[in-house]
Order: sequence, then C-alpha cells, then structure tokens
Amino acid sequence: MNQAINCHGVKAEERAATVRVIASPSSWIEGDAVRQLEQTAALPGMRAAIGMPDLHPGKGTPIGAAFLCAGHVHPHLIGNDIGCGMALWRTDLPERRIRRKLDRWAELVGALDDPWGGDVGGLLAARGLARSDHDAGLGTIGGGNHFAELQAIESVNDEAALADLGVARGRLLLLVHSGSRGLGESILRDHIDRYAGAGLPEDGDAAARYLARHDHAVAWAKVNRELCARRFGEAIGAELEPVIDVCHNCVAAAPDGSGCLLHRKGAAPSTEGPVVIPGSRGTLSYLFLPDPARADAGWSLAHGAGRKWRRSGARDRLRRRYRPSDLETTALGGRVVCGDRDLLYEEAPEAYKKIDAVVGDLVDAGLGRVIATLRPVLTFKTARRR
DNA sequence: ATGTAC
Repeated sequence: MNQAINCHGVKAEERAATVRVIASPSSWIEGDAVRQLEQTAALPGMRAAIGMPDLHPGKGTPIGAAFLCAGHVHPHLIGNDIGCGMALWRTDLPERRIRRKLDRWAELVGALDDPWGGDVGGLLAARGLARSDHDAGLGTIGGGNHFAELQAIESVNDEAALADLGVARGRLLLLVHSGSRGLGESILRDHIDRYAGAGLPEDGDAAARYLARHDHAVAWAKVNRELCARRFGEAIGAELEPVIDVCHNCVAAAPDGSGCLLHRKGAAPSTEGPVVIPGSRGTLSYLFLPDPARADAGWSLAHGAGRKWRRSGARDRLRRRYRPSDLETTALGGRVVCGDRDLLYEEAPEAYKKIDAVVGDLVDAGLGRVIATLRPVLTFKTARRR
C-alpha cells in the first residue's frame, strides 16, 4: 500500500471493491465525485475503483478514474466518447516563428471546422477499419473539452527521456485531444436503448458485440486524432511526425493477466510510455514518464487538470468578469481560437484545477516523473461564431 | 461528450 494514497473519507471495509483516491490531503476533490466513485464500486463484478487527482463528477459516473472489474463490461463507465485520448506530434516549426506567424496561423486553422474533403473510406481502409454511419466526422475535433494546440517546450527535467521521444527544444509540438465523435455516441446510445445502461456479463453475446464496436471506435478515434493533426499541419504549413497517442476512455484486459477488465474514464495509461497531461489553455501541460508497474493505481494517471467548476457555473461566474476578447489571449501569451462564446467561458483556465497540484500528487504517489513542461501557443477549439 | 435534447 502506498502511503501517499489518501482515501478522502471513503469507507473501504465491508466492500468487495477497493475504493481509493490518489490525491494529497490538501488537494480538493468534489464530494459528489467521491460519492459517484463509491456508487460505481458497488457495480457487479467491481474489484477496484481508483480516482485520479483530477477526479470530478460526471454524468452518473466520475471522470478521472480507473475501474477493475471481473466478469462484467460496464459501457456506461466509458461513456459516449469511446476512444477519446491525446495525440502528440512534433512539428518542424521553429519556436522563433511564433511572433511573426501567430495571427496567420490563428486564421488558417479555422479550416478544421469544415468536414474533411479527402477520401475517408480510403483512409479507414488503409488503417484496417470498416466504414460506419459516422465517418463524415473523421478529421474534426468536436466540442466540449476537445482541442488542437500548438505548444512550445517551456522547461526540461529529463533531457534523455525527451531525446528518446525524438523531441527537441526550439520546435513546436501539436497536441490533439479528440475522440470518436458521433460513432462512440451511437454505440453508447444503442447500449442504453437495449440494456438500460446495465453492465454486461463478459461471456455473453451483448458484451462481445459491445466490445467489438468499442474496439472499432477506439481505433477510429486514433485515426481521427491523426487526421486532425495532419489537417492542422497542412493548414499552417507544418511537417508532422507522431510522438505519442494514448486513449483515456476505453476498456481492455488488465495488464497483469488477472482476467479483470480495466475500464478507464478520463484516466491515462501508465503502461504505454510517456503521456501528455494537459493543463488548461492558460497553463503549462506536462510530458510525464509513468512507472508502468503500479497495479495499486490501476495502471493509470490523471488525464488532465480536471474541472473545478461545472460548465454552467463557469459561464455564470466568468461572464461577469471577462469580455470574450479577454479570453482569446492567455496569461502565458497563448492565443485561443474559439468562436463559440459559451465554450470560451466553459473552458476558461479558471474552470480547471491547478495542473501543477495534480501532477504533484502523481509524483508524490510515486507514479512517475516529469520529463518536460509545455507552454500553449495556439489553442484551436472552433472558429465558427456562435 | 453528441453532424446535441426540448
């Protein structure tokens, strides 16, 4: 048992499932989120429900958690955005070009609002994927907390680990946060229509059908992030090379061969090498090297800063404090392209917890170390005025 | 989160 792990008052006795929140006592975790974690721990087959330091309330199930489950698949734990994750690309753009090019880049990236004009079927076939009814969304970022962001390396803690990734100081990086768009949504909706959102016995046909569709959506989401990055690069005239792609909303066999299913809902994997843990558009993001052997943490990490305020609360508070134009530049000098006013407020830096505290909790729990920090340069959400 | 529900 790791001493750094604190359970925030969760009573673990007389419960089959372990409930744990990985956060220091000084890190604030919303009570509703912990209650949701406890409720999910009572689901059929549940062995462990582990909250990450970015844990916050979701629609019934909390976001920022890993769930180990024996004999059951729980589609509603994964949610509608099956396969959502983070992709990091390196670009050939020198950091010194920011000053001269930022205005132009901010205009050009609006092209990503339009559907991709390329050969969707051909791209999916080349990636070994079948067609679906939702392929028109391929190459679009979507809404909510999704974004594509140019970043500069701010500080480096581990030069060797950075070099292993092929990443060099002085060149900009591109981080894409997106998922399976309408495809994952349709898979969850179908599950809810048929089974009222209930867990599925793992050996049954329903689970097999869900898992097959889930795996398709996970692969589709990865291709989507790739296409979003390539379109972004094309729009601003950058060459791109892939660095990292990880999924934080998905279910797979637990890596210890126990036969348990590891559900991740807003939890990054610790078993696939370095990950990016993004802050908000107004704070640094962290390139993080996980310890891969932490079963007690559900082989998982925080997937971001985590919301501090609900969307409606963020709108209400921040509309009184800021004009929209105030939010189109950030404290770190970054530019924000978000024509959707509500979204501009909902995703403001103040709506998120402090990323340095979240990453600090991961480090204190011994879950890994920081390779480098990344500074936002240009955050694209949508250029469409709403 | 959603080519978004009412």
